[in-house]
Amino acid sequence: MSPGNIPQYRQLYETLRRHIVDGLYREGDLLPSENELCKLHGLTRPTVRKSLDLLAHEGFIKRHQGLGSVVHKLPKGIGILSISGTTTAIGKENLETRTIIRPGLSPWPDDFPFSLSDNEREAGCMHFTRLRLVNGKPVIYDISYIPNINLPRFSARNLNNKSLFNILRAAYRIEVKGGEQYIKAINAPDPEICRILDIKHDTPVLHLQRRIDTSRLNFYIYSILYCNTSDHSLYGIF
Amino acid sequence: MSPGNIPQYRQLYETLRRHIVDGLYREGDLLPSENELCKLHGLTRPTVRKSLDLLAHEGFIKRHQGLGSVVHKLPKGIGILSISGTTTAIGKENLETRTIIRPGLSPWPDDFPFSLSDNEREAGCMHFTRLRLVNGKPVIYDISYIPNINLPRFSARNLNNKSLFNILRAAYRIEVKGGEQYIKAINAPDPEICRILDIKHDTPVLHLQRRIDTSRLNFYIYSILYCNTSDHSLYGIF
DNA sequence: CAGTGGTCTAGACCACGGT
DNA sequence: CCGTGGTCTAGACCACTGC
Repeated sequence: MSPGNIPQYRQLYETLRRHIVDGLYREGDLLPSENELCKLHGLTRPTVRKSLDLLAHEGFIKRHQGLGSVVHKLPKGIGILSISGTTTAIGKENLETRTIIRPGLSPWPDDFPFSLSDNEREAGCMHFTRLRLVNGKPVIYDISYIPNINLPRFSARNLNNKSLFNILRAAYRIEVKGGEQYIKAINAPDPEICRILDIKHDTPVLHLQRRIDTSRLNFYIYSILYCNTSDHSLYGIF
Repeated sequence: MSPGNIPQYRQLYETLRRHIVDGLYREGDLLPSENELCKLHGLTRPTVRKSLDLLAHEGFIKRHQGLGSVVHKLPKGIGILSISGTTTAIGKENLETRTIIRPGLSPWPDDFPFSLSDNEREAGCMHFTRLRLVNGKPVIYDISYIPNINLPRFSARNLNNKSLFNILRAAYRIEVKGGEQYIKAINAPDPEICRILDIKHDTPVLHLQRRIDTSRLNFYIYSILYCNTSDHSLYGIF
């Protein structure tokens, strides 16, 4: 009975999500009722509800008892505060990713903002940086650190315009599950980063430190981001 | 059979949550298994799982198939990016709230960052501001706007050291359900805010624009925040 | 009132981790 | 191998919205 290992609630979620972002449902529209979705897709209500839970959790719909599931306005900022990488909002067309420093082995930085396990320390880390551009303008500089554990040939892979998360899933069957982040406002720290982001020395930027959970036990991805938010706010739901 | 209108999954969630923040379970500990929790509390597994979904969603636990529910390290920043007000992290002892501008009616600002419905425009808005201090130092300046719809005697209420959300629930039976936010880094905008946050003119601060959903249909709370993050990062999960 | 989402039960089978 | 969480079924009753 297994339809290819992807759970049914996930499939329904993807379908509805695509319909929303493609504009088939518009802001304020009602989704079909839960019972209708059950009949349409041959599922039971708990399964359908799980799909809707996901959509509501990510801000695509809002549910009202007695009324239905209302489609939410799509956000206008960069959806980096949620999961699924940066790509959620804005529309992929405008988003570009360039690798600045290609993946390579390096020691962990001395001032690393997260505490590391002994395993992680011993393994050393893969280090690489990427620049995200919106409409050709640099917006986010992303410095990534990945423990060098069981990732054969990782450094040979091309990260341009591909989601790091997709590579991890396809090549190593590692699913990203969420994470935690610390956010600050700072003045652009060093001349190198100012040059990369094309900003002046005293420009305020967002500074994010993230630890990203994966489906592999005790395997985390670390990321430090500098964001020029003068033209694009970051967007999140809570 | 109704135990006072609070759902059972919510009660179990609150219980487990309290046990975690009180230190009864510590970082890395395993929670009782789902089946054990069923027996302990006389619930079925879907109900227990809903409690654990909530805990996982808010970052208190992380679940691993085949292993169990692992208690997560408690965050060190200010948990303002999630729900439940600002109070989640840091420990209540250090957090203080002062009302700067008491609630009063005022017109909506001209440059309001969210689009307002006709209903909201006509109703006018309650406006007030609060300052959040950590260890006696100002950290967050919160400017709130609430549509003046069916909120009798709101301006008479004292907001000091009480959660706005608690007042809404207790006095008006309005539950806060989530929301969306736009985040930027800016230089402290005007002398008034610099004075209130006790910072210099060119200090970078976090700027948050939030629209908060409630259980009342088409009733939103709006909030603009300025955060001095030089000593305390904001913390969030995703 | 009918229809909606919110809560809950009592089972089932599967994939995965640790032993 | 056993116990864990992940998925799913087929029902039930309730609270709320709109008419």
